[in-house]
Amino acid sequence: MGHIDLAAAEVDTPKLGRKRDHTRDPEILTAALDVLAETGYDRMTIDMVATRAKAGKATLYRRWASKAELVIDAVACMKNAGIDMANLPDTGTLRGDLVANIKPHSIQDGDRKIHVMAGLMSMISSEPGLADAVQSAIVEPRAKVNRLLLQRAIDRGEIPADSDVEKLSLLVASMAMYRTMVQRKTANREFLISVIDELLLPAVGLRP
Amino acid sequence: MGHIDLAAAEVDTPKLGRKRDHTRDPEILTAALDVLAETGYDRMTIDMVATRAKAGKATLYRRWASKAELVIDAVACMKNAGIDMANLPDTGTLRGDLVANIKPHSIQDGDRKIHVMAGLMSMISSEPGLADAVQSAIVEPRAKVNRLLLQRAIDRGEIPADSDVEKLSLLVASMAMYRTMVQRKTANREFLISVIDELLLPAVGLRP
DNA sequence: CGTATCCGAAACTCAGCCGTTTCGGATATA
DNA sequence: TATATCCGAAACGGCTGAGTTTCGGATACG
Repeated sequence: MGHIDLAAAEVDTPKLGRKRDHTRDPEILTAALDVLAETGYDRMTIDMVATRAKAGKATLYRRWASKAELVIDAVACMKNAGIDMANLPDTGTLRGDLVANIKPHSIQDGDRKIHVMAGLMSMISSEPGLADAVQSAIVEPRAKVNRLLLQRAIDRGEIPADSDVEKLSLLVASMAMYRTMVQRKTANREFLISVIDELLLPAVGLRP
Repeated sequence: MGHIDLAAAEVDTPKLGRKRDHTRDPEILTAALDVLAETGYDRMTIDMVATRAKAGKATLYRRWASKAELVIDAVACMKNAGIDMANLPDTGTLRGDLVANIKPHSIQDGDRKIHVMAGLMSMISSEPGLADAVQSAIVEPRAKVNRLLLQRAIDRGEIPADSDVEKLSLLVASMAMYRTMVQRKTANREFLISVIDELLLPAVGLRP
């Protein structure tokens, strides 16, 4: 038994020769997300991802045990991609903060995340780890920003203290998702601002 | 050419023997929607539908040319299932109308439609006829009700005439879809009412 | 510079599902 | 009742895609 374990350990950590090149893992994961967003989980093939990443299919299977694990890993690596929690806008008003947070990069990142989610929709209930990955990498980061901006507005007395922060923080995301998935239109800057001005701000008692 | 067309016509309308039994078509379409909502389009198989409908797979292919056509037909037949446009509530207030419209049957129907849409998400962009079927059978009927109730409120001077009826009519549907698909919670009566009271009514200047 | 390991390409196995066909039994029509 | 057609069950063919293996060439480590 000891012999077998030792041999396996040696296979896992080879001492000689070329080491595995992990520098291109991000490219592979990005390619996986692209294909996922474009074609959906079930119609996405490993060959598509390999081809787009200019890699061999065997290379992918040397790194990930299955298609599902590759996708879960790809989703997880979106976690801190499009949002820099460090320097959020602080304009002094809720509207100012929300609008300042709508940058081209932010719009593009949100659109990508929605399309990835759409591609995972059918799969998300059958694959257990996937729901968690989506929640912590796609949903939560976005909600966290809005919660923070709303809480600031409460702290400075701009909006009522009993505002339903949780529901309000999901309002823009919900409308953007519906517009993208159902209406098949882009959730562009002017749409997002209109949601803020016509729905979110009135809901907390601020008439723009 | 005429001979061929005539022969084909005769095949389509046989004169003798047993006639095709179409009484069980609704059961088959309902079974298709059930499987669709539970497993999604790509993982749904014709055998699943046939088994659930207690029919043979061949029977399904005698009626629909392909899996895609079966699904499109099933979606299309949801059109006037859960909504009776004839006798909508008319309580005299916007809130009264909206709340009165939330009946157990209506909640269940909405939940089912959201799950069907989730099952079609990945497919909806590649299959051309599907987007139209979803739009006219699932999305539009719901939106139409809300548009009507909002328009009534405008006509009686309860809410501003320049209210964005279009955006407001999609608010509840958007929040319900997000809650069901992303948060994986049920859009039950109390959730729907809280969306109305905390978001929709304040947005039109009505504080409940 | 030698060599162990990695890489990409391609061929391969295997399972699952679409769509077709066959067949014995049931059933509505004449 | 006689028969043409339908029905459900089951087997079949063909294709697609997951996952594996092989192989020549490239490459980093000693």
